[in-house]
This record gives sequence, C-alpha cells and structure tokens, in this order.
Amino acid sequence: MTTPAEPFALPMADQPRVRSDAARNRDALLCTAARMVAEEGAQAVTMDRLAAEAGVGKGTIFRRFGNRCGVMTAVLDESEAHFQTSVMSGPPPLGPGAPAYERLRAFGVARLAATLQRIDLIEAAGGGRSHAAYTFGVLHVRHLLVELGVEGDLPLLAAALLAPLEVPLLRAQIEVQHLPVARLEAAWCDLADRVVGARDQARG
Amino acid sequence: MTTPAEPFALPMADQPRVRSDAARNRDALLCTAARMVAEEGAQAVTMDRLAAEAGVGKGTIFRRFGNRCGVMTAVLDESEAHFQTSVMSGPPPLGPGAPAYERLRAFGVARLAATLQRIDLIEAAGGGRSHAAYTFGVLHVRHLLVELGVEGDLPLLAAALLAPLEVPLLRAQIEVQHLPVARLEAAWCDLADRVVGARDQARG
DNA sequence: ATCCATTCCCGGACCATAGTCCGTTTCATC
DNA sequence: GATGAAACGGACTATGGTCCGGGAATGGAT
Repeated sequence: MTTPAEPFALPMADQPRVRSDAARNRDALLCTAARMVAEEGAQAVTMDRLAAEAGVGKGTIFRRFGNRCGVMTAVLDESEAHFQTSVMSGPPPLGPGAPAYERLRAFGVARLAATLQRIDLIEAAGGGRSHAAYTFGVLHVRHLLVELGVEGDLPLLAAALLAPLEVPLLRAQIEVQHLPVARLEAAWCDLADRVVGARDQARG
Repeated sequence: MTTPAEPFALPMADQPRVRSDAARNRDALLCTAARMVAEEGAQAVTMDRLAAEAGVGKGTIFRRFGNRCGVMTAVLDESEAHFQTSVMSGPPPLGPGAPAYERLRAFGVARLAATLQRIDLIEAAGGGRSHAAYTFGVLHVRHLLVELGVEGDLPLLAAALLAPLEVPLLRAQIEVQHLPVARLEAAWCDLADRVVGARDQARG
C-alpha cells in the first residue's frame, strides 16, 4: 500500500510538499481500509472503526479522502490499476496483439468479471468507479471501435456498451433474476456484435 | 393523492382490511412528501421533517414505506403511472398505432426526457425506479423487439438498451461532460438502430 | 347499543453512522 | 530554536433507521 496506485496519475504540479505525517496517515488509512474490506467486506468499514484501527482521528479521514466513497474509491483503485495494466500491456486477447474485435469481447467479459468480483466495494465507492477509471474504459472501447471502423458518436456508443456492465443492473440480474454469468457474457458479446455491425459477417 | 397510483396494481388479495387511520396517515405522508419534493427538491425531504409536517410519528413513515427510498419511490410512482399510460394507450408514436420501430425510438426519447425531468427524485428513490416500473420498461422494449423480428436474448437486449438511460450515466454526461440532450437522444436512437439491425435498411 | 378482547397501528425516545468544526499539535523552514 | 502553515483529532451535529409501551380501531358477544 506504499504506492497509492493512482490510475492515470496526473503529472503532479511541482512538489506540493506533502507533509510526512500526512503521507504516513494516508498510507495507514488505505492499508487498514483494504484489510478491513478483505476481511469483513466493504459494508463493515465504518469511519469510526477505520479511524480507530488506523490509529488516527476521524477528521483525518475526511481531510484525506473527502468522504466514505473517496476511501472506497482509493482502495478500489489498487485493483483497477491491475485491470488497466492487463488491458494496456497484458497478454492477448485482452491486451494488445489480438484483433480489435477479439479485444472488445475480451474487454467486456473481463470487465464483467472484475466488476462482479468486487461488486460490494464498487457500490460502496459510490456506485461507479472513480472518474479516471471510468474514463479509461470509455476511451479503450472507443479506441477499439475506431479500429473496427465503426462510425457514429463513438464516445456515446462506448458509454452505451459499458452501461449494461454497471453495478445496479448486474446486481438485479444476478441476485434478483438469478441469471448465470455466462448468459450475461453472451448477451454482452451479442450487443457488441450488433453495435460493431459484425453480426452477420464475423459470427454467422 | 387520494389514489396511490400504483403502476401495475396487483389485484389486491380480498380485503386485507386496511385500518382507516393507516390509510389516512399514508395519504398524508404521500401528499406531504410530494409537496415538499415539488417545493424544495427531493434532497430537502428529511424523515424528521416529513413526519413533523405530515403530523405523524417518524416510526409511521418506516412502517408504511420501509425506508426513505420507499417514500421517494411512492412519490415517483405517481408520474411513472402517467408515463406508463402514455406508452400503453397514449397517442402514437409513443402509444400504440405507430410502427414498432418508431415506437421504440419514441420510447427511448420519452424515457430520457422523463428521467431527466425527475432525476433528483429518481436518485433519491434508490438510483432506480421501483422494480415494477423497471420491469415495465424492459417488457415494453422486449415486446417491440419481438415485433421488429429481432432475435437473440431479448430480455437482456432490452435491458442493455435501457441501461444507457439510467441516472448515474446521464448525470455524468449532462452535468459533468455538458453534452446536449439532443445528442444523447441521437446516440440512443443510433444504438437502437444497431441493435435492431435497421441501420442500413430503415435509415440509410 | 354497549362492552370487551384482540389486533394492529402510533409515536417519539433511542441508536448508528456519515460528515463538520475548530482549538491544539506537528512539521518544515529560517 | 522560533515561526507560520498545515494537519491532527475528537467532540459535535444531522439524519436514517429501530424499538416497544401505549392506545385506537375493529368485530363479536351480550
């Protein structure tokens, strides 16, 4: 947890001179929060307990992370960074090297799995991932759509492809309707087919 | 507010003998909540204030509506019922009488507008509409897809079409990215085109 | 019509937890 | 070591949600 693991870390303006106690407390909070999430689930992380177990005051949490969602987002960013690395430089078909169409399908399936794996944490992080993490997904899908020669309003088309993978819908489909994940995967790939316009040529 | 306006009202099992004071309090709460939402916005409706202004105890609210989301959902169901009526028996192209393809586009545009109009209330109602209201949308779209001869996993395809119209995404697109509504409408229609497979024949 | 017993509801005190505020403490620099 | 700026921390507030003793509504018996 020594590395904040910020996805798309901005080139920090100069050196805002982070005070050592601030950095130490931030690390302690992030580390403690991650452990609590791993051991007891996101729902068990209350701000009072987090402050107590990290050995800091409650006000410090809010100064560093703004609110509870901020804490959860920071914890989530760790695994989100892993995901982004897999997409940007991991093995195909998720990473580069595979045809764009295969990468798109792999992305949807991988993102679905990643979301389901941490669904409680993502929800605790405010229903959505951090803005940077979300933007990453849109940009990647948009990039693949360009490679596939899709024309239209690509940013919104990419957002529409990502929308069925958001937490509330997935939760309803899996926990209420009890749909198997394989069916969700298949349906997403079908959707991608239709958006790309590959329903007839690529899949038959 | 004398009519609860339940969408898809179930054929109530016999007469559960709703006590008169219970019904009276329910009406008072619903009426007061609707007024507060209209006058001050959903975010201003705290349970304490609602109880005080409706002249009931706080416990009564939770007995009747379960939680805050339940209250908001009940308020929302009023306008949701209007929407459903427009779809089921209103004038075309939203209502019956127009070609299925026109109805689908009209549905998306109308739903987008309806969501934006009450976006705060919908969010306060738990991010999503009530289960019944959501199911209505899915069933309607699914029905139109059948009429259009679309094949595949229609329930999930319908859900995927509705997903980009959910509140969190719309909020980001409009309040953060400042995209004009017309562009969202156009993009949704384009998405529908692609899903239906009408991109080439019906629109050129 | 009145009374009684039962059932269900009422209501506000109480609890848990997110988030704020500001006097006190610590850090980095001179 | 002095000093100003920044961070700390815990008491405080706001609010969603729970609990349970008291009381009203209802239906049957007299």
